[in-house]
Amino acid sequence: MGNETETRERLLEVAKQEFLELGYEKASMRKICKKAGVTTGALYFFFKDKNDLFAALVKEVADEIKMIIVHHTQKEQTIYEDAKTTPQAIIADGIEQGRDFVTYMYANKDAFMLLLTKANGSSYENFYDELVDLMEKNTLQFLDHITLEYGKENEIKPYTMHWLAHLETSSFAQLLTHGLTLEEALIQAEVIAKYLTGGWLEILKK
Amino acid sequence: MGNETETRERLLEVAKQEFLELGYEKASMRKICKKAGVTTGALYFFFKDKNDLFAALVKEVADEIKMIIVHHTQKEQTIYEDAKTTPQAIIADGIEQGRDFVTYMYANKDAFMLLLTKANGSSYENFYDELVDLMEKNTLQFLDHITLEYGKENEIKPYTMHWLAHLETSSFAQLLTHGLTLEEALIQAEVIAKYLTGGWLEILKK
Amino acid sequence: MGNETETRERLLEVAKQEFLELGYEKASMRKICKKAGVTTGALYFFFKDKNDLFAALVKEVADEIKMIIVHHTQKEQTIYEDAKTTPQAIIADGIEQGRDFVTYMYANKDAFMLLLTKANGSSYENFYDELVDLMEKNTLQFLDHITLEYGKENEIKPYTMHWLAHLETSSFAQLLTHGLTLEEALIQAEVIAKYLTGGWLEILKK
Amino acid sequence: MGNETETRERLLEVAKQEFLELGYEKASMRKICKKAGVTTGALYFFFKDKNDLFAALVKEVADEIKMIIVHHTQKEQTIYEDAKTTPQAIIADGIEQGRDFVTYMYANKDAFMLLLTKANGSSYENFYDELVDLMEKNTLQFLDHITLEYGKENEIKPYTMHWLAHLETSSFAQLLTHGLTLEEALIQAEVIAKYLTGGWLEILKK
DNA sequence: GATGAATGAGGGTTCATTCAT
DNA sequence: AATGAATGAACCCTCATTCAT
Repeated sequence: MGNETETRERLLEVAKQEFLELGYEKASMRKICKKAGVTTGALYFFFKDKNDLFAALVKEVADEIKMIIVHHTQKEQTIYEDAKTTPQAIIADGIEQGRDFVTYMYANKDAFMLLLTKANGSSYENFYDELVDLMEKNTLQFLDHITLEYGKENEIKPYTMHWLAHLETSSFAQLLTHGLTLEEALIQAEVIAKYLTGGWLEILKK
Repeated sequence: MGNETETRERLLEVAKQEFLELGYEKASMRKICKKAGVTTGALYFFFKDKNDLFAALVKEVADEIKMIIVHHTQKEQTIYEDAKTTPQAIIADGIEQGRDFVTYMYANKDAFMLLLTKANGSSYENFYDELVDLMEKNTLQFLDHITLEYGKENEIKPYTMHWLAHLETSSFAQLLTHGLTLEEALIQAEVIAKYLTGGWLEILKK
Repeated sequence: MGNETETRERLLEVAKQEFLELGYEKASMRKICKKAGVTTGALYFFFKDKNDLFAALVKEVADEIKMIIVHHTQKEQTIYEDAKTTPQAIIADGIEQGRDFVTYMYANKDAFMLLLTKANGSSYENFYDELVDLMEKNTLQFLDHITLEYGKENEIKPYTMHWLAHLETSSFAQLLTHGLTLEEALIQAEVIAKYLTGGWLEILKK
Repeated sequence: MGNETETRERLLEVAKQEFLELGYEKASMRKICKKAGVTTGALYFFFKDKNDLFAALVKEVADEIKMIIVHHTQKEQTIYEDAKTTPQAIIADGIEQGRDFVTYMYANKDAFMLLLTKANGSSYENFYDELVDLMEKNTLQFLDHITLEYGKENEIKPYTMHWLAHLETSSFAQLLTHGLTLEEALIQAEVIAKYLTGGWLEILKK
């Protein structure tokens, strides 16, 4: 009947709708089966449990975005190490990172919606926090660099760093969860960059 | 047996622990009864349903913090209207509001934890969003004032306002949810105020 | 506060509404108490249990209507025994009985509604059947008389008698349960009498 | 284990006994499971809820009897329209209908018992009334015919028609609920026909 | 690849009633 | 005459998952 892996795809599609609509916990495996026109046995042939089903919708994207952030952190590291780097270059790079992040997010809209707002109860319920942690390393690097340049009169506490990472992460995440289009989001990303830069300058002032 | 209304208190205490540990949805009425050494009937004598039990832990605080914000917004309105008001006065007031908010939050730590992170599924699941909305009105008022003074070359979009309200609200909320002590939080609140002010200045620049 | 027996009256009134609306089984003692502004303890001071509460609304009427029927049966007995009784007299008496029944029913509308349609689960759930049984005795007497006069060529089976008692009883009961006014009901009672008489004549025919 | 769909049958059988004994509302799903030697989950695999279980015992019969009545009404319509139809033919047809009804009822005894006396609380609680309504249409048709033939000196009120439909329906229904055998019931059906015809003649008299 | 019957613990909630005060 | 806290069994139903076929 040409079913082959078609069943799997159908299950994934239906599951995505259910998870998006109800969230991980309230979504029902039985209802997913029913809507996909498939028996529970079939579902459990393809996916070992509820979490595995959710992961199948989300894993690839979750892994890749983390890699993207890590890569960016590494790349920034080299920029900082370059003696000839100007402040403008750093800012420009930050803006570019924002654009990349937003673009990737929007290219994988559904997966990000699941990860950011519908994963409660699943093994991805801490995805957002993990993102923040990665962002934090990014920011810490920046701070170290700044401190070298400007001296350490202004002590920035660890918590502050964590909070700023939150600020940045959630600012980007909200673009998607609040329903902006990609075009709107890219424009807004610039505003975010501007605002956060202004904030930094203020707290770094002596 | 010295029970009197002691049972109700015991139920509330146990329920608070359960909700804090598991969240509204995963908390079990039966488990709460068992831990409180009480039959289900007793619980349902005091509280009409699960949501009512949750509300009993949270309603007062939820109502009051909203009033506090509203009152502050009104007070700020009068400050803006005063011709002799200086920018310093406005900033000082913002800082004071932050202190008030944080202090009240910490004085009602458990209730705020429930409201901010454990209310999903209950009638308070939108509490955080409501807070943001109130904050937004606050910020909008500020923007109107600024626009009058500095002209309107820089158009701030509605979404930006909403985002900033989020930024501020979550910044305060996280102080609690991340486990800072009151002393740490109050210090951090100043950092937040500084940072957010810097951000504002940046995006208001021509 | 002048409460005295006022509480009892209030409970009875509220209970009547509840039973009428929901029926005996679905009515809730707690809700009755709440609506009456009284605690359960108070209710159980006046009425020993749910059935007792229902009975208090209904007993008097239930007893009296039975007596009325019995009395009528006895009175009819004497009519039959009277050698000078004409068939017209018998029919006239039957019509009068109908009128009495209907009038009494309407004078105690609520109680009859409870007894006829809302008593399921209570000790009065067989009230209607008891009424039928009493009616049946009435009808049997009539049959005996008829048989003496006209001979016994037409055998009327016991079940037929029971059925006819049902017919008559339900015909009257429905006047009330279908919402006719007293005036309409009295008119309709004549139609019933006519119809039932016609039926009798038909099955008594040789 | 030879279970196959045997479980479903066993559940239906047990449920039928429970419903017959206790009625829809007082019957307990748990008890039905226990008696059938099955877990609640199994029951809910076959039937979506209590009402669905009841319906499975009753739906087919409920639908068919209504169709039978409707069909008969249509057939009677053609009889009336036939110029050569004699009053005897009409009466004969009425009697035949009675026989058909009773025969079908007894062929589905349990289902009818459930529908007529045990359905309270289920979606079939108005089944009897629906039957009466169908019967009423039947009777109205008859009245229209009669009126054409005999003139309209005797006004029969709408309520009277409704009442007569009740009379007829309950007369048939009681044959079953009062425990008559099929043979007894068929004989009694003739008595009913006779009686009701006599009643009609009486109220149609000028 | 897929079926579908079955598990069994658990969910929140309602109930009539009791009894010490 | 009345309070109101407390009982505890029972209610219908949902869940993710398993496994013989």
